[in-house]
Amino acid sequence: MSNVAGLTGQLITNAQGQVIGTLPLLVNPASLAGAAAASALPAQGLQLQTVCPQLLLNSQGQIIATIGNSPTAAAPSAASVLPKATVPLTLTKTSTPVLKFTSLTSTGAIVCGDMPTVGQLVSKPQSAVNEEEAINLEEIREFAKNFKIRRLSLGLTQTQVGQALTATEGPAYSQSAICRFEKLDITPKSAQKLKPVLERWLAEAELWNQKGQQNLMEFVGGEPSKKRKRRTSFTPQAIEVLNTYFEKNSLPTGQEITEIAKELNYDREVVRVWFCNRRQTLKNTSKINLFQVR
DNA sequence: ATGCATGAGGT
DNA sequence: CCTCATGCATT
Repeated sequence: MSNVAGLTGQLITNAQGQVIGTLPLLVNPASLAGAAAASALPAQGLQLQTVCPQLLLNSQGQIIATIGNSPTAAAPSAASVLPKATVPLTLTKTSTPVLKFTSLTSTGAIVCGDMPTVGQLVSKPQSAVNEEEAINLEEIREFAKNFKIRRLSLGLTQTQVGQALTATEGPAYSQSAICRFEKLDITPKSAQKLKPVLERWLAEAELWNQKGQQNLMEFVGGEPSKKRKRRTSFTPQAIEVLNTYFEKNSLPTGQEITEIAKELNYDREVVRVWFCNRRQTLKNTSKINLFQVR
């Protein structure tokens, strides 16, 4: 397992430890933002934009176009890319301390009333977790970690990966999905489904990066798409009330939802969805992630 | 990074 | 109506 590849490139992180950029493996003189990245970086608020040799990005980090092997191929040095000298990098497999979480939620003490409580939502419905699952989870956790590192080493943002994934064949995923996968803010099931996709894509991306560059990352402006309802923004007061209700009962009846909506003066449907999302969020952030230090 | 929305599949 | 997987839009 852990077939990590040594990777170079330095990660730039902010105070929260979040990666906000990377230093290119090789400075690309041709890139516009490249110059900025080369300079010192004392400030913590600076927002660098690492540019992938093959891609032209706009200020939002979105792919505007790809520098293909077109005739007027500029930037002769762009092809340099990483001198496969990746060897020197420590690939300490720092195998994680194997966190066992066997009966993490063996709370069999829940007295079943009729309304599921928050505690019940979080706990396992039945049988304990078996070894197999635990192993799988660890594997995914490792991959997620690696994926992020390798993605950054390629100088790609979550958005770019999402666009590429959408542009190329195979399952398409958005920036949100990439983000959630990296954070494992999803169910184990989703993670297992995503892993192969990302694994495959990443391998290809690294290959393209290594060799010249194929403009397989084609993507023509997305279509208009339907009009989506504007996102409701609850007031802090409303959120407070909703949370209070949720703590009491996370699964209110239609009648109750109607009343709550009336009280807060919000669309009934909006309130219903709020509860749905609240329940879902609670679940997603309590499985794989539960034993993760965040 | 995350909040709300959507839609598919189930009861 | 619910859960789930996802994504658009916003913070």
